[in-house]
Amino acid sequence: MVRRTGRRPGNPDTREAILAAARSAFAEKGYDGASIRAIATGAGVDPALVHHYFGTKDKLFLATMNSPIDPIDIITEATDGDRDEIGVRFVRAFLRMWDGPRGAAAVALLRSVVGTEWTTKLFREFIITQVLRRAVPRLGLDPAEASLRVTLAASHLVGLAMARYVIKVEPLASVPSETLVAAIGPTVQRYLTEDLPGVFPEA
Amino acid sequence: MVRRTGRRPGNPDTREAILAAARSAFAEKGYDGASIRAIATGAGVDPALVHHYFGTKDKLFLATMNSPIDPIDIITEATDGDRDEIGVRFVRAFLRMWDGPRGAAAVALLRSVVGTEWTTKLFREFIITQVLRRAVPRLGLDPAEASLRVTLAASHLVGLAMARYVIKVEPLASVPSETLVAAIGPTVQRYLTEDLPGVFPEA
DNA sequence: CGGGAAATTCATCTAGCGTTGAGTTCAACA
DNA sequence: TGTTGAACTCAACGCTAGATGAATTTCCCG
Repeated sequence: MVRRTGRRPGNPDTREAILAAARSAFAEKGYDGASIRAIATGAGVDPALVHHYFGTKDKLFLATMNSPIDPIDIITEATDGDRDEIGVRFVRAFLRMWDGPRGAAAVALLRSVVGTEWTTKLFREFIITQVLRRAVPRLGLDPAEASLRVTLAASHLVGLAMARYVIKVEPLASVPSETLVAAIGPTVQRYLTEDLPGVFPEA
Repeated sequence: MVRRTGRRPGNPDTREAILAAARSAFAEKGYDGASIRAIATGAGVDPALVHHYFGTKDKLFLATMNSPIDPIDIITEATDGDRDEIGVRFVRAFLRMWDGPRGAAAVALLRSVVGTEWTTKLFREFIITQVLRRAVPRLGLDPAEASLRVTLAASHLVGLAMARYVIKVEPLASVPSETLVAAIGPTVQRYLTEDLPGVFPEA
């Protein structure tokens, strides 16, 4: 007679399995749609164990989102180099993140962010503190213009991520990333550094 | 003793009240977050009445999304006129829709679309059949390029809507719409009609 | 006036959720 | 070897959700 209860022998990486299952569940279903029970099943584990490791569903979600999203990489990569190609480098680094292993977590983030109020607020503050306050000083822009310039560029990138990775509308979803770099790079460049007649009072 | 049950005298516009309550509930909370019970309370009505009128929550959501979203208006408005200002007119019409009375429904759409799989799929097909297949012929573009051009522009507009109306990140959320027209209009124009070196093989 | 149909509510069913606490097994250390 | 604590499961609680069917009231048409 096999006893199923109690400590499992061997593998101590159950925690990682739960995290992985949570990531893909959140990415597919969003925060509300992903249930702890389903995540536990996906990890081959009892639902209570999820709470044992992570406490609440909120904390599990935050743990899922924690490591993979650090836009500082993108920002530094894009701002290192000559100023005339910031746009292209920004788009390239952005796309590489979404196509990389952390992309699923980013999809989960975007999916969940929109669903409920507290995640939206969380994301807004994340954008402000992690993106705006970090990107603005590195760009050497007029402080009066910087925020609008950066949010213009960011809105474009968010829309790109939505269309390509969440909604998956063709042909945008399948086009090579370098094509998108060529198309969108100049736009981002314009938003960040070039003159925007009609937007800011002419200097 | 007042009997509360039975048919209400007078006003037969309860159905519209439910629809209105559903629209704002979906806009605020998203599909999952909005409960039929809350919608019913918001309309001053019993939850069962919602089912009496709309059957299931899915159908209520579809009914909510049905009438108010007809991008054909935006498309015709933008494509009527000289070809060099399509971009500006597109952005202007787009923003006017979001700021108008049907904007709440649009926010609801965007909020809910991303949350669950079936709404995402629904939205993708909506984009293809209602936007792409209608906008492409009116633009007089090379058919080989048209889809990518339109989805590029659409992704930008979706991102704008997300940033301004859903996430509400400043200063983008409060800036006058004409400022955004001036900033984004030229980009949309470029995506739709101008040369995109590196994107399409040079003609 | 009378009767059917629509509008509306009530009470209730079932299912799923997040969460909890008690209990069981294993591994490591003294 | 004995004890401690971490890993893990079981069973259950309390809650909320969407949905249903019967009952009640009103309107409208003949």
